[in-house]
Amino acid sequence: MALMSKNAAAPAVPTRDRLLDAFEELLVEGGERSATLDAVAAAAAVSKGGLLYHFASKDALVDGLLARLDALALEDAENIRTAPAGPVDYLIRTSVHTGSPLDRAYIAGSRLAQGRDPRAMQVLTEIRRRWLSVIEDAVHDPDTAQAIMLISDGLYVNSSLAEHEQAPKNHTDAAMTRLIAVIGRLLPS
Amino acid sequence: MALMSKNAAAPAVPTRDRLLDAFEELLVEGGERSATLDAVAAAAAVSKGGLLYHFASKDALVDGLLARLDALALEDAENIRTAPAGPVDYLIRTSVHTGSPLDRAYIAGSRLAQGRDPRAMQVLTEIRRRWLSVIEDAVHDPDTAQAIMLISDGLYVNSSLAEHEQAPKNHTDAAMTRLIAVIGRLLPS
DNA sequence: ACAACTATACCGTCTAGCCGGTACAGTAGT
DNA sequence: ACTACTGTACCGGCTAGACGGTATAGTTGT
Repeated sequence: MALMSKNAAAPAVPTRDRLLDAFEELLVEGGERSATLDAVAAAAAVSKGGLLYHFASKDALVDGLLARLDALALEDAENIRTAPAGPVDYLIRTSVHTGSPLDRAYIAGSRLAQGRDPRAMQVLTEIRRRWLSVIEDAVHDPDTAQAIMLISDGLYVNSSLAEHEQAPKNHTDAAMTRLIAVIGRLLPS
Repeated sequence: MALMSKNAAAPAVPTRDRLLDAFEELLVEGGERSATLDAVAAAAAVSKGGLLYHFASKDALVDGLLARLDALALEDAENIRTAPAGPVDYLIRTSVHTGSPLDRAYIAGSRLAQGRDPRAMQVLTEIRRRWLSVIEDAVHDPDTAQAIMLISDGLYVNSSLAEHEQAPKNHTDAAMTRLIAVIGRLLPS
């Protein structure tokens, strides 16, 4: 023994990450307004003092979330580039809410941007720029790439709006396949 | 005389509308969080008591805004249907921020939806449904109509994010014309 | 000894909503 | 013509609670 386990004190997921998870979750589920320090601490099962030990202020919490989002998005750009079914297929299919860490972080970031946080707006703009760049490389025509990015953005808002319904209907796998077929008509070859 | 005028008491724009304008403006410029009752009253140059005379609660204020949005969107659906340059052209060109009353009301509604207000989500969903229906009538293929709607949605978020820059670059008139040309490739004939 | 917390008590500010009061226009009875 | 009253459109002050943040004393595992 010695080196590991013990009780829950060598936690599967560190408190700092649990706090960011809770912050994200509250932003996604209840919007900017519900993501208060008290609520975040409670959702992470940590005292308010404990939260402020890890993040000295709400700004620091926002910075932490945006940093994690940026890192996840950087990984994702690589996934898009190297996707077996091609970048466009991958981008479109992951533009509906998948529940992936990036997905949740991205929506949380959007909430902050809607609250006009300039840091959040900047990070989201940069992420979009990277995605666009990957699609441009794959598609060659900038106008077409732009249109594909817009469809991806549209899927995001759309699934954000319809999330409460249990059968999103427009976002089934079959619907995505049909949509990708339509997009295929945009391409020259 | 007798029936009208008097002093400034027959105001150019009624206080009730000025309050809704102020609420909208604050939502658009500063997000849900900044649109407090105090701020709305101040922006409309009305006391808080005056605000609460017209709208008994914040919920009532939200209802008022959503009702106005719904009415504007109903008019707009007709404008799209009868647009000289065609529904698709009109929809795409008015999906960037034009500063029109509908434009501002729609963005304000989006902010409320992001705050997870179910009424706002329902109204926005319904508006989108109407737009989609018009495009479907114009385009005949539902999948293509869906893709066009997504591009329209994408333009909205996009210009929401880039609003602070003064030269949006992707939303110039020329860029819109190129985008519409790309969309033209989606259509059969 | 140290890091990683918990628990509790505050503080100043903001927020939603309530309430009493005011000004004034119109109406109705006498 | 005067009085009494009603309805509309506000003002400004108030309160209870939420919020971000500070502080501090104590606990627990390594």
